[in-house]
Amino acid sequence: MTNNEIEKKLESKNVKPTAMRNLVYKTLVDSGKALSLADLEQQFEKVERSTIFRALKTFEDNFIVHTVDDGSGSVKYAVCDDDCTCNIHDLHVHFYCTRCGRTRCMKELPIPNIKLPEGYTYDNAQFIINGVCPRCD
Amino acid sequence: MTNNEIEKKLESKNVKPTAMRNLVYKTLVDSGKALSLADLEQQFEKVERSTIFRALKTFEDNFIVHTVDDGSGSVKYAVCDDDCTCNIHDLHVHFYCTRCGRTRCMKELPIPNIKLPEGYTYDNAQFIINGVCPRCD
DNA sequence: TAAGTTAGTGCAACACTATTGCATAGTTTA
DNA sequence: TAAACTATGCAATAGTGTTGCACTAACTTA
Ligand SMILES: [Mn+2]
Ligand SMILES: [Mn+2]
Ligand SMILES: [Zn+2]
Ligand SMILES: [Zn+2]
Repeated sequence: MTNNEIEKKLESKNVKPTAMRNLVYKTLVDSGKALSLADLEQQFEKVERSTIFRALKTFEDNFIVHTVDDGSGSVKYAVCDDDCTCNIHDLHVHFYCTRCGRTRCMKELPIPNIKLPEGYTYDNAQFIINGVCPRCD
Repeated sequence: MTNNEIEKKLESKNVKPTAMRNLVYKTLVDSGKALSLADLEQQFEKVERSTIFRALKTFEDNFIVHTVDDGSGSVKYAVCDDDCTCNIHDLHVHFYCTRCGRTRCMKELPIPNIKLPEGYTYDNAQFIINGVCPRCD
């Protein structure tokens, strides 16, 4: 993804593209998987944790990334689809490989609709499957 | 649940019932919901965090409790059914109320079976639904 | 353009969760 | 009883997430 494309993308979501934000976004896209704050921090040594953190929060608030809590102990971030508004219709299964620790969006697997008992309302959901990925099998 | 019943229960799972363990187990059962380490710690002031922690780990290892990572920031623990071996067949949906913070086992809602793409194996899963519970509605 | 205002970044500190080493107390076994 | 094991308490530690504050870059507007 070119820097230009990234800037367009962020602008289209009303986020001002800064050097840091572009870098964080590009890293997420290029990795093709969900990354934690610590993962990102490592990838570029010289950048402040809090800056990355705030970039991610901004992205999250503007439907640029969504979070995945895969039970590994740290929240991970993955890029949203273009048209994502992070509501029920955009929810999908996430796969956490217990061998390599990779977490992947299974966008082809929407979260199945569950009929809750009377009185419960449904805002959001996380469906994490733990297992071994093809790479590690 | 009487102390005697608790002791029988723990023994049936090959865990020696000690005063602390009985207390932790009883508290979990009586609460009727999933509790975090911090929740438990508060409920009985004078007990060491690490002792509770180790009791919970022992319970988990012996299929007496299972964990729920509801995204609240702390792992919660809930009592297993008698015949639970914490495998795929025992998995159920958990409901996290974003108002009161209560996490409940929805044992009546088994985790739906998902057909993963070729090459993925399935060991375990967590399906958390966030919303508002009847109490808070 | 210069001054004023806003937004982003870096640094440091902090809260909280989870976890462990080690000493001690308690229990079981030979 | 003495030896061996198990559980507990205490203290320390690592890791994650989060925030206050000062500084700088960017933008606005007179
Ligand atoms: Mn995803
Ligand atoms: Mn449960
Ligand atoms: Zn893998
Ligand atoms: Zn509630």
